[in-house]
Parts: sequence; C-alpha cells; structure tokens
Amino acid sequence: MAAKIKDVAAHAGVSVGTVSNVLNGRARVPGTIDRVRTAIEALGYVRNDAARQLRAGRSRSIALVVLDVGNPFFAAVARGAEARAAADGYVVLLGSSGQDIKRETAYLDQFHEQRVAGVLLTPADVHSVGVQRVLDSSTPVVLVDEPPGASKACSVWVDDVEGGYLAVSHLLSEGRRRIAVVTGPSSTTRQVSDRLEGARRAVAAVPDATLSVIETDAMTVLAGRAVGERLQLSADRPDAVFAANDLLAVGLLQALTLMGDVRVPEDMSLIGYDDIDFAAAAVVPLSSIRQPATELGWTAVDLLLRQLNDELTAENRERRFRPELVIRSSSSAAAARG
Amino acid sequence: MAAKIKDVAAHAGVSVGTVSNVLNGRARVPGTIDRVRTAIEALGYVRNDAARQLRAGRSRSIALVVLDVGNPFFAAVARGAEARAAADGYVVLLGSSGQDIKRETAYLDQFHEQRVAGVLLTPADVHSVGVQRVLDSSTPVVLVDEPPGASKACSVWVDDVEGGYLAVSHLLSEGRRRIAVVTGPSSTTRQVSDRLEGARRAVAAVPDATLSVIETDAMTVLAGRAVGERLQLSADRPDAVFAANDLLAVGLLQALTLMGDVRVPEDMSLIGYDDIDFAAAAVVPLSSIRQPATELGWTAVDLLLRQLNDELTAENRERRFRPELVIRSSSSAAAARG
DNA sequence: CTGTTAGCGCTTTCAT
DNA sequence: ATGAAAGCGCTAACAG
Repeated sequence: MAAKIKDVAAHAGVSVGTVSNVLNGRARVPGTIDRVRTAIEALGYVRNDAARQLRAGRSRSIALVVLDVGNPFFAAVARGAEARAAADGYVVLLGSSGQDIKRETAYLDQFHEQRVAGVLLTPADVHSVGVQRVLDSSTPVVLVDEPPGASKACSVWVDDVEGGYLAVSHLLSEGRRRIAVVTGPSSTTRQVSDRLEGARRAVAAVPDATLSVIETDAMTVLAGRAVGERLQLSADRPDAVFAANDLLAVGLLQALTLMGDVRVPEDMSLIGYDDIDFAAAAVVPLSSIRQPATELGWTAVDLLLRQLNDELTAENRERRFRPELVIRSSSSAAAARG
Repeated sequence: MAAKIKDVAAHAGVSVGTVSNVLNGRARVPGTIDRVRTAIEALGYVRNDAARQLRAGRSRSIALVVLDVGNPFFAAVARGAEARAAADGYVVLLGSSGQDIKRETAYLDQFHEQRVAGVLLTPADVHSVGVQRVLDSSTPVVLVDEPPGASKACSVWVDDVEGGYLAVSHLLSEGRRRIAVVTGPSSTTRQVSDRLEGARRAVAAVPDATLSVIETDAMTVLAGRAVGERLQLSADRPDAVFAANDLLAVGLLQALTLMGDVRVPEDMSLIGYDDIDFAAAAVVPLSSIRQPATELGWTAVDLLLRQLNDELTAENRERRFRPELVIRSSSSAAAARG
C-alpha cells in the first residue's frame, strides 16, 4: 500500500498535523520542514487528493468541456485556459463532447461528481438536461463561445451573427448572388445557427441574392469533403459558399479543387470560419472569420477565478468579443491575383 | 449545502446503505429503487466522487498526457482513447504538456494525487524526474507513441526510425541530394530523434547525399513559417526538406510558396509527418508519413483496461505499428503533374 | 509552535 | 433484505 501522511509523520518523528502544515506551506521551522521533506522523498509519499478534497471541500481542478478537440479553434481555447489556470495553480481537465449530448452530459456529471472548482462549457445544446443541471447547481460555470442567455452563468463569447453577416456580406460585395451555407448537423449549435442568421440578414439586404442551406452530419474535414463531392457534380451550383467552420471549408476545398475541377474562387467563392492556422496554407488560401480563440480561453478562466474569489462585479460577468473578416484568395479575385 | 446520501435516505425513508446499493446497482426491490431514485431527483443529489473514491480506493478516470493538443495527431489519439474508455464507463482526462517538462510533471503529479485508474503518456522526456516517478509508482502506465525502453510500462507506438527512413528515402529516390531535416527544440523528443536517425540511415546509403539539421523552438505552424522565411532568403538552400511533423511542414509551405517565391516541389521538395487531415488540402498537397493515430489511442486504453483486469499476457504488453508513406505533390514531380 | 482528534461523505461489513 | 457503524486519508480546530 502507498505511504500515507501518518507514515510520513512517523518516519520524520513529527505529528500528522505538522506534516499537513508542511504540505500546505504553513510550517515555519526550517529543520522540521527539511525532516518532513526527506521523509516524503524516502517513502515516495503522494498526497491523496480524494481525502484532501473531501476534507477541504474544494478542488484545484477546472473542467473545460468543448465541442471538439480535433478543431484547432478549441485546441487554442484550451491552450489559453490552461495558461491562465496554471498561473493560479489550477489544472484544466479537458473533455470533448463531439457535439454528442450523451457524452457532454457524461462529462458534466463526472466533473460535477468530482466537485471541480468550476466548469468552462461550450454546450452542444444549452437546453439539454445535463447542461441545465450544471447551470442550476452551485458549481460556478463560465459559458465559452456562448452568450449568457437566460442563465446566471458568466459568459465569454464572440458575436456569431456579426461573423456570419461579415462573411456573407463580403461574398455579396464580390458580386456573388447564389449563396450556400454549409452547416453542421440539423440539431446544430447556437454558434452555427447564429452564423446562419447573420448570413440571412446579409442576403436579405441584397434584392436578387438567394441563400440555400446544406447540412452535414459533423463539422469536420471529412464531412466537408463529402459535401464538396456532391456540389462538384451538381448542375446548379451556388456561386459562393460560406462554410460554418474552417474544417468544413478545407474539406470542401479538397473535393472541389483537388479531386474535382471547380476553380476557387473563379467558379465558386469560399469562406470559412475561425481562421485556424491551416487556413492561410490551404490549397487556395482560405478567407475566414477570425476569432480570438486563445484569449477566449484565457478570459474564461480569469472570469471563473474572479468568481471564486468573489471579485466579480456585474459588468465583469460577460465578455463579448468581435469577429474579424480575413480576406484571402478563396473569396476574392483581387486577393487571388495579388 | 448540497444534499448527501443521508438526506436521500431520509427523504426516501430508507437507510444510507440501501441508497448506496441503489447507486451502485446492487439493489433488487423495484419499489425501493423507485423511491430512492425519486428522492435523488427531488433533492438534486450528486454523488461526491472524492468520498466515494476515498472509500472505494479506485477511480473511473484515465489520464492522457500528450505533447500538444493543438496537433491534430494528438487530437486523434485522444478521440480514439476516449472511444475505448467510454465503452467501459471510464472518462479520459486530457493534459497537454506543450513539451514543457515542468507542465508535464505538474500534470503527472496532479493525476497521481487524484489516483487515476491509469496514465497514458507521451513523454516530453522519458528520463525526467516526473516521468520516472510515475513509472516507479504503482499507477498503471501505458506509454503512447513511445517504445517501452527499460521501463516495465506497456507501450503502444509507431516505428519512427522506419518513418524517417521512408520519408528521406523517398526524397532521395526523387533525385534530391541536399536534404534538410527540420526538427523541434534541441532537447527534443524521442520521436523526433528517431525520425532523424531514420533520415541519417537513408542518407548514408547514398554516396553523394548530405543531410543538415534545422532546429526550431516548437513544432508548430508558426515555427515552421519562421524557418521557411529564413530558408527562402538563404543562398544555398537544400533541395529537399523533411519536416518532423505536418504542422512544421504547413508553416514552411506558407512561407515558401505564399509569402516567398520558392516553388514546391520544383525548387524544393517537401515531406511532413503524421498525415493530418490538412496535409491533403495544403497549398501544395503535402506528402507525409501516416500514423494510425486514432487506433493508437484506442489500443492504449485497451491495454490499460486489460492491465487493470489482470488479463495482460506478456505478448500483449507492447503494440508496435508501422508508418506508411503517402506521396502527394509536395515531393513528387509526377504527383504534381498528375 | 507542535500534537491530538473530530469529522468530510461514502462503501461495506456485520448484526438484525 | 435492511440498518448501524467502522473507517478510507486528510485538514483544521483546539489543547498542550
């Protein structure tokens, strides 16, 4: 059996209270501290976090549940969160739901049972039972990439309606009129429906512009490729496509330009969302809507820590960022020539 | 204060033992089960995992510590691990070290304190104190993307020497002779030094071939771009580059072909490593060395679970996969024309 | 400043 | 089948 605090105390010739004090940095006598440290080393003692947490009632872990770690956008969010958390001695536990409500709920329940210090959450569906349960609980929650809505939770988000509007307005300003939006699954996330809403608004402002929606079963490169293959064969193709994220856009690009013979942007203009690192290096450099991903993660943890320390003022509860249009060759004849 | 098992028992009119039995699926009387479930629902009771684990001594969490979640290769490993773990009711806690030994150690210590059921680890440095500590501990460890070496840990890995050999042999067979290898930081991982070793072997087999090594401070798109910018200005450029991962290769491609005027593969041939989804959609479709990432993660958890259930035979302790050469335009005049 | 001790919430054994 | 009670390893309050 592993050594426990009692063993360390015996080995060092002190009491358990003293060992606990050393462990928690409230010991003062250098000689004692040294003896305890030596004993810990000698016995290979590792503190039992379950016992510590049970007694202390708090935890040094922060949960981060995102839609998909495979999406570099969320990887960047995680990096930002980790950086801010580490500065205060917290650890970030990452869960990836794959937009599956079952898995999302499983993670939330697990983290709730673990009594994590707080939960950072990009919900697949804010109205799901699992999400509501954690929102109703006493666990501090920061919604990430999701507006506060009716909940009392803090929120760090980017305006997706504006992003969708920026993307499609740009396509329209390039003279395109038959716009298609490629989204995720039908039971899609708030992000995607907001981007779509922004797209609709942009189209509504131009009389002869039309908008069609193509749903996929996942927001991945693979799913994008599948759509691209269909689009390539289709008789009445749209003249511009707004992909709801860069993964889909990259997949579209693969199918259209590499496997097919559709020229981008000449035959079909394309813009993605997130501006992941790969966008600039795509076969046709990909126009996109940039979001401050790392900053989002950083700010989310910052808000959570403030909440834990009760230094949260009303105006601090929500941080909204704005998306930014990045024009590259995939949507602009000018950029393509340049 | 949150409801505890005692409150549930009182509310349901049964004893705590009975509630515990219901919670753990060993209750038999349907009426009792229903009453307990109703009470749990009514009180919003959530089991305290710390107490449960303290008493039971076991945990349903598996830790996965990788070099970089921002690398789609590791994201895929995580996906595979998660899938296998979920099948047995385990949760995967993900930590990303960023190849930083301090952070790696912090994660390992944290997970050790949490008494996770097991650790899946891609070490930044197998010989670091933190890694040795967990290897010496009683926590089951599966090394991921790392051969077993001297340790007693299980291991799931891909032969990187072979991968490096495949990559550079291919460049040589295309007639290139002045090969450069772009690696990570000098205190680099085993994977990268093995890939380099394979590259050296391939070069050694061709009399007039030379090999140079370019180190970067991170294995990211950004670092690759920086190298590409230097390379582009350099008077005596190599005629072929083997990038130690696809992220570096994509960054190189950005700098060389989009920001610079180096033609790939005509002026400089390029091959990456991992065959991430983006490789096929790069500005010049990227040749790469494919690794079975998802399968790696899946198998790692499978091995861990077998170990936990004592169904591990000697020949099961190690699973070695083989890398596969994927030729695209970036390294092959033929593929570029095709 | 150090040592002793009462629980934290749960599981599980042992009576009933 | 159900209820009572003993601890899991730790922290913090209190006594020395």
